[in-house]
Amino acid sequence: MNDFEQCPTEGAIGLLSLLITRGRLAEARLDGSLAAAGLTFVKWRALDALIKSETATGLTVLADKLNCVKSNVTQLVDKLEAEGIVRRVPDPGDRRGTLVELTGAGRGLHKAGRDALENATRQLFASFDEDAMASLRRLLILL
Amino acid sequence: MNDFEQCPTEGAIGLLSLLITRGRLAEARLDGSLAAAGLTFVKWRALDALIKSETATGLTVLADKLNCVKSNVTQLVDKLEAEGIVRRVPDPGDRRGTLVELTGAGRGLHKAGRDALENATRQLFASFDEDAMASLRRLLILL
DNA sequence: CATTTATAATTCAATAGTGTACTATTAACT
DNA sequence: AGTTAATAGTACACTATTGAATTATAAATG
Repeated sequence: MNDFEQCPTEGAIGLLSLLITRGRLAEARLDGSLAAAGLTFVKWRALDALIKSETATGLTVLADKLNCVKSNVTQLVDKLEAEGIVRRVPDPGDRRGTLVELTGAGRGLHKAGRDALENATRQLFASFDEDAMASLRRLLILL
Repeated sequence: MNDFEQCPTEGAIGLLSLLITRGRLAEARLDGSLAAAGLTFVKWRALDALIKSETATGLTVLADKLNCVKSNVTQLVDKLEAEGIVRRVPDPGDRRGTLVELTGAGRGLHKAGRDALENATRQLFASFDEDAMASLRRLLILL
């Protein structure tokens, strides 16, 4: 009995159901792979966004990149800051603004997290070839 | 600037990121379409599982069908029962057990919900043809 | 310049979901 | 039968996320 049979399988609603449950499953797996490092996938995505951004990043921009609301980022950054992973610095050009930057520890954790994620990802996509992954990406973007 | 560009786009991790965010997005849309009926997609899936099951359903079985933990179902059924959508009845064959069954109101709500969902689903899959939907289903099942 | 409008971030209350511990009951095994 | 192990459901504390209200600052406009 695989998970597929536990979902409504008929029609488009069943397909969305499958998408949603598979997304949750994937997130749970990734969270599991990051737990040893004290991270979650959401936290890691925040670090990843920070490391990839050319310029220092304000909280609103970060919320956009993480597809969540500002108040969520406020609390996420609270935690990351308490853990010494990021640092808040005032935006020199806008006294309302706060910029977030990685600490050295944060940079190390991002790297460790990426390694863990690459492992977990290989397992999740064990039965995918390059074509299947490209197809999945193309289809998801259509949504 | 579409959502795709807000996700890490590289490699397998990016693809999982895309899957997770698209799943969340889809759920939010479906929840929105059901809000007028006082439902969420999770609630509707519970009703759907109940309506489709041949025999009366215990909470543990329901938890399996909804891919969540038992305590979650306890609380979900608490709410549904308070709203008059389902009813708890003792399992005649096992004094530990509780079975859940739909009320008449619940049956009506399931139908109303399905109509709302079919609408929302059509919009979400606006740019999908039959082939694309079949491909997506086939790929998600591999995960 | 004064006033209105928009924006950055935070606080707080509410909701959904998880995991652990617990109670009651059933099944399994001497 | 008596003890042990497994199972059904619940209670409760904790986390993640959201949305509304609030404060401070910036931008736009009469």
